[in-house]
Amino acid sequence: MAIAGVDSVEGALALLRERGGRVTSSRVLLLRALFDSRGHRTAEELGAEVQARAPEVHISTIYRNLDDLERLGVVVHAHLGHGPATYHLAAGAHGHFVCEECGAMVEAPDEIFDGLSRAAKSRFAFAINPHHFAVLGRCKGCQ
Amino acid sequence: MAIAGVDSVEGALALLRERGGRVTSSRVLLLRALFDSRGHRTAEELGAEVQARAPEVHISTIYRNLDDLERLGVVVHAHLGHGPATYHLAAGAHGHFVCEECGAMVEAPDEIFDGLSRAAKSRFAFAINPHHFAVLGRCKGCQ
DNA sequence: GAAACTGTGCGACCAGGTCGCAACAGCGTC
DNA sequence: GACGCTGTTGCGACCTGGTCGCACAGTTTC
Repeated sequence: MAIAGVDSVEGALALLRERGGRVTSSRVLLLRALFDSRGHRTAEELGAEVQARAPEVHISTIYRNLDDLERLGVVVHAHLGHGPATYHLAAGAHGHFVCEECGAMVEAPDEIFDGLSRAAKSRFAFAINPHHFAVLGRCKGCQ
Repeated sequence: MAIAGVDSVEGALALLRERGGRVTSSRVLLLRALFDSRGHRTAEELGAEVQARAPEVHISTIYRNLDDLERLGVVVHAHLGHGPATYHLAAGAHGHFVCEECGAMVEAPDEIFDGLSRAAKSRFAFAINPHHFAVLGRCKGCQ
């Protein structure tokens, strides 16, 4: 978890420049896509959004930029199931409950993990980060 | 979660036969590998163990048999990180804490998730199954 | 505007896993 | 013990999600 809390395209670009990175059009478009709708999207989906405006941007560039942004602490990725990873802004990091039946996803506020966090700490000296992998289960409708 | 608690190669074979399946040598060898050392192993590792005794068994057969055994409730698979899935006996299902730094894994008894389970239930009517994806974090040594 | 260096498009490649198909092998029956 | 039904297997092709090396292009600095 690096510097969290970058909350605008401009902020992310400033951070990028500060670290010796360059502001390129593919990065600007990717950041706009990320800040535009603050949901969970796969690299493929973000790539499609970028390519709608700049078709020459290659999917491998998307992956590389997402990695860079993750290293800067601007975005994080999470695994919500067996498919591709999803990316979202690090500023609003949270846990995920995903229904194994229907795939429905619930965003879980951090404090719901407080008890588990304390138990893991005291019993195994383990500091959990509950954001990365979703917790599977059954949603209301599928039980 | 199907019929859990099959606790021997013979029990698994009986269940298999009962469901119209056949007892083949690749299945016997796979089950022996699974019951032999009750750890977490990838399909690749289990395949290697089976192939040590029967080199003609193809890795796709291992995948298919693992799927079948999972459907019967004999084994479950879990994702402990970004690599391949790991399989273990359903009878001893449990959660996992995995260190993002060094990869160390701690098996977590189910009751450590009780608080989270209750909170997810009351706030989102969501019934968690904490076995499938590991909870990431930092182990004692890596904090 | 040229030098210096970072980022990009592209295609090849990789890991992990799935699938279609023809041949094979369990298992019940005779 | 042979027969036949049908589930299972070996094999290779294929798929998805992602990474990498390379030559060229773009950004930033001076």
